[in-house]
Amino acid sequence: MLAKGKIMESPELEKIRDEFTEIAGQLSARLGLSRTVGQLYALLFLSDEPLCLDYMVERLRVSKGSVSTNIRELEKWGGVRKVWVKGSRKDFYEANPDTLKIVINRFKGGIQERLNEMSEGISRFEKVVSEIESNLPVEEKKKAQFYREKFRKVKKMQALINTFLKIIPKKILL
Amino acid sequence: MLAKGKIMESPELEKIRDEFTEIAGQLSARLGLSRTVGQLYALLFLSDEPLCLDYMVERLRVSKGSVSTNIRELEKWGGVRKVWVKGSRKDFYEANPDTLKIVINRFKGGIQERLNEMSEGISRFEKVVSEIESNLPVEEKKKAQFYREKFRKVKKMQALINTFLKIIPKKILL
DNA sequence: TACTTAGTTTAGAACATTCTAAACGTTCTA
DNA sequence: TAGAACGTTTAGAATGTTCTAAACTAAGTA
Repeated sequence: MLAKGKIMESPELEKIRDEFTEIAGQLSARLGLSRTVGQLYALLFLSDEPLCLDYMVERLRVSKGSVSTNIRELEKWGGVRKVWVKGSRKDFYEANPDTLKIVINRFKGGIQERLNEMSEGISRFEKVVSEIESNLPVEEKKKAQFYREKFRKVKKMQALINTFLKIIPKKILL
Repeated sequence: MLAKGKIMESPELEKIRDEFTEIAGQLSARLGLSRTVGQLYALLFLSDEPLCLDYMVERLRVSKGSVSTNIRELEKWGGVRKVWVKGSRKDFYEANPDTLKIVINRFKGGIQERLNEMSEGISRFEKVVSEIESNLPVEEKKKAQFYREKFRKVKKMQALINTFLKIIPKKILL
C-alpha cells in the first residue's frame, strides 16, 4: 500500500496519527471545509512518504469515492500534489508543507469573493437611490440620505478589510 | 410595529433594504453563521430606529421563534443590544454600529478556540512520543523523530497565528 | 480480446443544521 | 381573575451537505 511496501507500526504511533488526523478533521469541519479534507491533509502532512488512494481509504476508513473527490479538492487549491512513484501506476500524493500559506490563501480568496459580491450590491443600491431620490417625499428623502450614509460605511469597511488582506502575507509568513 | 408607528415606504427603498438584508444573509451563511443572523443584523444596521420582534418577523418573513433565537445569539456576541422604548412593553433592538469589531472579535475567538484544542492534542502527543520512544525499534524511532519535527512545525504555526491575531485590532480598527 | 487495476462519477443514504408552527410561561391590563 | 400581549421553547419538517456503494471509464496486462 505504501510507496515502498508496508512496514509494521507501533500501536502508539498509529494511535497518535489517528488522533492527529481526527483533530485536523474537526478543525477542517469547523472552518467550513469537509472533515475528510482535513483528515487527508493531516495524514499526508504526517507521512514521510507519498501515499496512494487505497492507503488513505484504509487508514481513514472512508470510501474511495470520498478520498478521490476530496483529494482533488485539496489539489485544486495547492494543499497536496500528485507525485510519481516509479514501479507503480497508482497516483501518489504528498502534502504541501507550507500549511499556513495554503490556509491563508484559501481564506483570503473566500473573503475577497464575498466582498466583491457585497460591493456589486452596494454600487447598485447607490445608483438606485440617486435615481429616485429627487422624486421622494420629504420623510423618505431623509431615509434615502440615511441609507447613503450606511452604504458609505460599508464601503469603508470593505476598503479596510481589503488593505488588511494585502498585508497579511508579509505580517504572518516569515 | 415600529417604535414610533408605521410610516409608508417608497417601494424602491423597500426593495433596496430587502436586497441588502438578503446579501447580508448569504454572507452570513457563507461565514458559518445562520442566514437569519445576518439578515437580522443587516435590517437593524439599516434602520434609523430600534425594531421589535414582530416587525422583523414581518419584514424578513421568518418565524417568530427563529427571530427570537437568532436575535439572542446576536446579542450574546455584542452584535445588537436591547433598548428601552417607553410606552411599549415589547423588546426593541438596535445594531451595534461597530460591525468590523464584532466580526473580528467573533472570528478571533473562534480561531483561538480551535488553536487551543489543537495545542492540547499536540502536547499530549509529544508526551506519549517521549514516553515510548526509547522502547521503539530503530525504524520506528526514526518515525517518532519525524513526528516530533512535525509537531514542532505545528506549534510554530500556532504561535505565528496567535501573535498575528493580537495585532489585528491595531492594524485594522482605525 | 478478456481480465485486472485504478480512479471517477453519481444516485441516493445518512447526517447535521436551521427553520416553522404550536404549545407554553410570564407579565400586564381590564 | 380572565384574557391579551409578548417572548421562549420544542418537536418535527425542510434543507443542505457529505458520505457510501456501485456503476462506470480508461488503461494496462495476459
